[in-house]
Amino acid sequence: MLNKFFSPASVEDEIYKIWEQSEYFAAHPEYVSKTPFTIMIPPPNVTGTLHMGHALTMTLQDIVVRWRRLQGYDVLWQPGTDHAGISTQLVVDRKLSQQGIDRKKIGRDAFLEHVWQWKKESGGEITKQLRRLGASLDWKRERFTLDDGLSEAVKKVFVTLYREGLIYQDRRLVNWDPHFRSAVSDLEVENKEINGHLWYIRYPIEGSNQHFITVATTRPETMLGDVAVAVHPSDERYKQWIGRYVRLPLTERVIPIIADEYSDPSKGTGAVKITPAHDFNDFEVGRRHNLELITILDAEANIDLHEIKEGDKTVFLSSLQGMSREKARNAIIEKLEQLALLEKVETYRHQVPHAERSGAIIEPRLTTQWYCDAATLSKPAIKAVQDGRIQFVPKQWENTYFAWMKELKPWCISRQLWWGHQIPAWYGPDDTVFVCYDEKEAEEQALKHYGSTQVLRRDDDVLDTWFSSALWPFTTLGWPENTPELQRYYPSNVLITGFDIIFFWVARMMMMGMHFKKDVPFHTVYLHGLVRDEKGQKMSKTKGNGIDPLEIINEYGADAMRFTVCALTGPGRDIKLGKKRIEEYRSFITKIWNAARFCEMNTVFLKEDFSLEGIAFPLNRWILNELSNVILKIDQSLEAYRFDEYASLCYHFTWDKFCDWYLEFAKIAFKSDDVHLVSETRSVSAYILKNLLIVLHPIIPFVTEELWSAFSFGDKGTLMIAQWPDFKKCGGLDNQQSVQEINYIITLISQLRGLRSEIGVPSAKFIPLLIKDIQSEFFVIIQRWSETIKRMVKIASIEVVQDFSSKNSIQTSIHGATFIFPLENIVNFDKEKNRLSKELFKLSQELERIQNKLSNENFMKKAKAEIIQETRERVVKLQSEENRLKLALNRFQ
RNA sequence: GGGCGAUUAGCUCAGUUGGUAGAGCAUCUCGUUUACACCGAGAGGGUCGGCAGUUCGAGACUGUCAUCGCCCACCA
Repeated sequence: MLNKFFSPASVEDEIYKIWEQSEYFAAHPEYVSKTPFTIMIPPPNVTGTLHMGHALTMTLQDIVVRWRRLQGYDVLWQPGTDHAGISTQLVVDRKLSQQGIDRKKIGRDAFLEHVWQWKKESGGEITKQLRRLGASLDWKRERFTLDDGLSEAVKKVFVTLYREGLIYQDRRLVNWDPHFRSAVSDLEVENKEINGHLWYIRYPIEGSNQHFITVATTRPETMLGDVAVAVHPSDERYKQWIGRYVRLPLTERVIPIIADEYSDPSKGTGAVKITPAHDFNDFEVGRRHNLELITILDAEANIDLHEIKEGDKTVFLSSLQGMSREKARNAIIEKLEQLALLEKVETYRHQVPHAERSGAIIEPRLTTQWYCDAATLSKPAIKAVQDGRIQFVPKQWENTYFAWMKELKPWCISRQLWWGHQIPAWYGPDDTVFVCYDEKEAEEQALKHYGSTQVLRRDDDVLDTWFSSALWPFTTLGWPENTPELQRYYPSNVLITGFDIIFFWVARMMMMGMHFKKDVPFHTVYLHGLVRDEKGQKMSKTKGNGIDPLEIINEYGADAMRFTVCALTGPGRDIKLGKKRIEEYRSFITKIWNAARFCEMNTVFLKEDFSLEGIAFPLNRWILNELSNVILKIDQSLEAYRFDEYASLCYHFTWDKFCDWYLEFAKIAFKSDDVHLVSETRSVSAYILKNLLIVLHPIIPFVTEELWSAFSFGDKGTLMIAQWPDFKKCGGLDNQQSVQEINYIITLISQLRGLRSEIGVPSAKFIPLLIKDIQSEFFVIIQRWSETIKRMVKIASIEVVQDFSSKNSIQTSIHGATFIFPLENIVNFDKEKNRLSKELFKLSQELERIQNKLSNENFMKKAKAEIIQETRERVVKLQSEENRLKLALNRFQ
């Protein structure tokens, strides 16, 4: 006997264990007759813990995966985690410093040992949590981006691209994170608008005592690295000074006034200081004018004067050595004020680049880094989308993708970190670089190059985490080996992920896939939105408005959470999630549970020889038809990645059709003396329940599995190996007559219920009347279960109002059966009169509108014939309705 | 500055070739002697953001404006 309530906490873990141990999630490349279906998981950070974003993306993937598996595909959904360079290094670094261990002191190798140790102890957290969610991943194939195989592949890709000229070193400005002392890519920079100041500083003109050029800047400390002042060539204010020099305040340096179109006369003072080593635009100006590059900040963004010539230094300048950016700024402003070189200060709101991970203000920094020629790699990836070989869902993301891809700048792939794939490059004594698979090969090349054995130094840097992620779709399948898995499961069918990593990950997988596999990594990219709180705000730790999925799973069960996020996942839309929504959908889980309990109580079971042939009773034929319908629609929705539709179809079929109508009728049927009716209804109930559990399984796997085993539907096997129903074979669809009959009854009873409610009289009063007046013709439609109809009408309790011509009663005819209700028993006169007048008014308006339409020549000429026909029929219907209302109203006058 | 999206019932949102405005929740009314109060039946509530256009007919198509959100780029 099933318990009164489903308690997820007590069964979910157990069920998952059975699934996993029985290897139902495993892919089988050896099953050659099965069609493969592949989804690549976005590997979560190994440091990560499950958040709502994971819960969403993994639920959607699991739905697709389970659905396809039930359909008989050989499904590969391979789990894995990402080494997440910066995040992991940060986590372990923090942990070590708590123990008083300094990363720099213990050195690279010892530190990496600590990280691996940490990974061994804590790295499995996220994968445990994915199990809680019910994700049906093929755990035996779990991968990690730093696995040996994957690391070899990364090396191969790096060396190959280097030799093709698509990876190279360059010395230029990069976005520098002073906190991690590492370069970061453009994508890892986040511009934040902050309140700052605009300082107007006077630069005295060389050889003149009274003239200045005033420059405006938000970053006065960078003036130490100024090498010019630029004005627009046609700016009348400054034309006379072009070619002259200014004395850079606080230093002894003299710098030229140059003409460059970069200067915008409308901004600031129209004269702009040029600091090529600390500003991207200035760098370009500097390059055009062959200007010196003077770096004045060190890796931690403290003042570092060693690039300033001794002769240029002042006492004040020397005092700044080692100061932080912020302190130096204040000191400089103070000094300028003393020297009366500060003309004015304005408050100024402007965008300041911040490092996404550390939050530190980005400092453009001149360094040598490794770059990947993303622009070249992007071309085949762009074409793949243009040709439709890769499709974005929703389609609008293609625009975003194109816009970004067509303006790709070189991708900075080196990071000054320790945790990650170390770059396979070695340097000779004169810094000649040898990019090779291993040290041995590098030594051989060096020997060739130098003619003698040299001591080589390996590049310290590691690769951007996203570099290895970009290779995920083929490296996890064994590339560069041509494994059976690679042949069978590449390209994958669909990628499901959040739009926030479309550039970081999706686009780069496409570039690398096209380059190394000469084929798309996936055919479809489904991008879902962000999970927000119920007010629509981004969930964040600092705001404390986050919802912890594990808490939700513990409290409501994984199924309730899965169903909720699925139901709320509209196309191209963020999700607003609150506990209330989850409670709403939890009641759906309870509803199914109770429906199953009802079936159990009525000893519903599927006979071994059960066949859909010869199902006789309209009720059963009707529900079979509805089942076929809903399965067809579910398939269509899932094919189109309309997760909200899928959830909604499940919800309404289960609740409205199966519970509210079918099972209510079945109650009557079960009590019938007609043994055929009883036994057929038992079988069909079981059949519907069984198939319902299958179609619900992808979205709510735990509760369906629990019920499946309670009913022994799988003959002791689990739901995991069930067969997804084919809508064509579920009965129904050709049973149009039965369907019409039942739909008629449903409509009728709905009306009856409506009237009963309207006039506010308890149903008990009417039952005797109804039973007395029911006549045989009503049963003609449903005579096969005429014995039960009385009870069925008992549910309905009351009759539809159709004839108001008698003064003292309401008469209703249904196929000749007349029902008479004494008026004073059932009608509140005032209320009824109001209702009728209101209804009549609405109806007349509607009628007038439609009649006008029919008298419109253009409409009659141009509208489709069927539309005109429909309109005519509607007029007739409305007219008769109007008459009825008029008559009814009459009696209240 | 460039791009994308949104605007439909009190709230959250569906509405796929243009043809009678929908769901869930909330509110109110009525209803429980055998699945389920995490229940059942109903009711009220919308000039589909504004304006203009195309059309016999627009929530849907076009233009424009407004408000909100996101992304990209830049700013001395």
